[in-house]
Amino acid sequence: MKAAQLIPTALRHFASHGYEGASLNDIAQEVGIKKPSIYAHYSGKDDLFLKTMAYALGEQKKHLASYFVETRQLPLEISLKGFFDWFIEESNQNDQMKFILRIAYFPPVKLEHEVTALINPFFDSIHRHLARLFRERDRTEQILYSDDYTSGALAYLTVAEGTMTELVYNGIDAYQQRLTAVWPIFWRGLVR
Amino acid sequence: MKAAQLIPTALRHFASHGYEGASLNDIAQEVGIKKPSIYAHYSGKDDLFLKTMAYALGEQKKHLASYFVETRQLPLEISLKGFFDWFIEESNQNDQMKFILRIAYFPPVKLEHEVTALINPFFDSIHRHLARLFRERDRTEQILYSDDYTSGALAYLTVAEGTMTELVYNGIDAYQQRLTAVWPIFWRGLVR
DNA sequence: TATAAACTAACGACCGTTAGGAAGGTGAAT
DNA sequence: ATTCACCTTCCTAACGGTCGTTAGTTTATA
Repeated sequence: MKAAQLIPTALRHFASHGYEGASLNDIAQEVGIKKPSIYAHYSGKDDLFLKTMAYALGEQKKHLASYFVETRQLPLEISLKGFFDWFIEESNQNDQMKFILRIAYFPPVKLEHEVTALINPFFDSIHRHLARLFRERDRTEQILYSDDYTSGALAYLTVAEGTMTELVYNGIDAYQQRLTAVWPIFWRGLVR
Repeated sequence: MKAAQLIPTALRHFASHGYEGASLNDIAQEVGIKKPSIYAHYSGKDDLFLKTMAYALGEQKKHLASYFVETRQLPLEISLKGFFDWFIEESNQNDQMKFILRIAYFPPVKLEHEVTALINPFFDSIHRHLARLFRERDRTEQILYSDDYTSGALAYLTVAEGTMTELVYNGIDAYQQRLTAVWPIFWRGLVR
């Protein structure tokens, strides 16, 4: 039963070649089966892609949540800044994030509706969790300049996306360079 | 001579379908010629793609420069913030930026080297211009918190990329929402 | 008349997909 | 305990279609 490897393998192929560029033949070959055998488990390329997306979003959601639960009692700054360092270490998750960013920005045209129907709730959920984090921490730490936690969380998301895209494609060095540049400015702007 | 339309048309197709997803047949058809006629002007798909990239980078470079020359005597804040609004109005340039962002983050695997060889100098050049802008304005306005103009420029670039990617894919509303959220924080962190 | 720019026809390769069958396991009926 | 039907998972073979590309030829331009 090689089917278990099918989704993680497809994920890597979709992440680096895109929907159109990924080949069912290559995916099957890497798993160790023949191309038509994929159809015993999925009804077609679209199905495999959408199931892969659902898997990636679910895993990533759990993964992100685990970090913010871990750092629940740390100061907000440590928690937010530490997330970037933590993300580097979990580099096995990079393929998942690369896949997600790629299909979020450049979904296959024919599956645009299905993709955004899953992607938007995903980012909205992260946004809401972050906003809640900002609000709860500010109640105890009282360090934030503004009480518009929704905007603060969205700004953090923008910075995180910008730097993480850099990691995903340009590697750790460019990522850390950006982070060193942007974080002190962002944090100064966020606190009183 | 339909060849003049070839590059702008190819640009739109590459931007929305990616290298692998774009079809020479579709591109030729939209221009009004047959697929093999492309080979009278370009040696193949790779050639068309790389020439399209060179064109897009050159145009975008001129386009960005024109804005910062226009706003040379305005205060730094107006100049930096106004850039985002200006970028919306020039929405005909969106395809170019979408193309550039797409191939910067997710280049076709087989052309990775050629792409980064053109993309990196492009972003480096923008980064240098921004850093120079920061330095020159700070000499007269003296409002920046830090004199690390390189980092300031890189942080601005990160924010700009993050929000512009949002514009390019999720539309003006999401873009302006992000901008409203992130700009006040970013600017507070940047000035004394 | 020479050159550029278009055409038609066709190539081989790969694409996603389907048909049909072999091998192996499961579970119920005999 | 054995047989039988059934289902899952894989296979080979092949389909129609599209891909990028080439050869050879005609048309238009200068």
